[in-house]
Amino acid sequence: MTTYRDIFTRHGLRCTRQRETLYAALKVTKSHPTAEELHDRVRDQDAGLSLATVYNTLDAFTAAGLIRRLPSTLGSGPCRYDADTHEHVHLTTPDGRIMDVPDDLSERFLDQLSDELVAELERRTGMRIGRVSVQLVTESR
Amino acid sequence: MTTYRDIFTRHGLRCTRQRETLYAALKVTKSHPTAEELHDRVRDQDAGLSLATVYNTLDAFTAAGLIRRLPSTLGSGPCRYDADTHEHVHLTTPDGRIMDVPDDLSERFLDQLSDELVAELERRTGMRIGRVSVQLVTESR
DNA sequence: TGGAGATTTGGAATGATTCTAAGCCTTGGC
DNA sequence: GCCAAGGCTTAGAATCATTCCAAATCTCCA
Repeated sequence: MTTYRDIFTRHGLRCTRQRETLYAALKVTKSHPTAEELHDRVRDQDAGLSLATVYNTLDAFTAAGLIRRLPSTLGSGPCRYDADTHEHVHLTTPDGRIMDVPDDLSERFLDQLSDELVAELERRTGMRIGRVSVQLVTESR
Repeated sequence: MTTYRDIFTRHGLRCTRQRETLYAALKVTKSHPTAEELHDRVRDQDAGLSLATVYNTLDAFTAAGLIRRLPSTLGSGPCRYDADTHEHVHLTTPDGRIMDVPDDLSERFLDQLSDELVAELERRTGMRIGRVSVQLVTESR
């Protein structure tokens, strides 16, 4: 079996108690928490874990490609973090929350986008496109 | 012909010198400026126009649907503004800039997305989807 | 086991945005 | 055209999220 230590090592990250705690906490949730929310959620397990460490750690994870940072959809407000790095579609709410689109729909949605068109875009723009980010922006009803 | 005054009125906004200046400045650029950049660009035309007014005005325009607010793609950093509200695809750079995908490609890209699938998503999630936001995330090469 | 260097920490600092309260301007009614 | 009512603008203060700092601690490899 693969331990968190293994995962961290493979991504060039040292294994610390704080990192294990935070990664585990992010892995189990589907809510795309903010740094503060995550800080709150690990408080009972490790009361000394500082908010600065939460930020440092999430930055390190993001840089290593272990997690994804989701900018606030509102423009202001805290960003959110997602331990699920496989390409998937997000649903964004008017109050700034971010939800996952069910996997089957997400996949069907992304499958529609032709690789050929992406390739043409790369040719025309001269830039390499790493991924296509899709959000379904919901409105109150 | 349609004046800015007409446009503002139709959107329920009063017409002021500052609003005309800012809307005109945003209309002519393709660079998706930040509030500060916009403030700089209008300084020669109206030196007294305050940064607070830039923020207030951009908020009012955004709320009225006259322009679009683009959250920083980096997660931290200032957001950007776009006077072009028609659905189009953005190309985002690693340094936080946002570029438009050429219109023909943008259109071809969005045409691929089936309305049917969006409708199914609305049914399943119970939320109304206002628009589909697509960014092509580029990587340095 | 030792030590180089990465990580953690609280607090200070920064950057972007929002708030506040006072004065000014726009608008609609006369 | 003139006047209120209320929206808009403004500088500066306040807030919020994030980053920086420097000292103490921990991790990992030899």
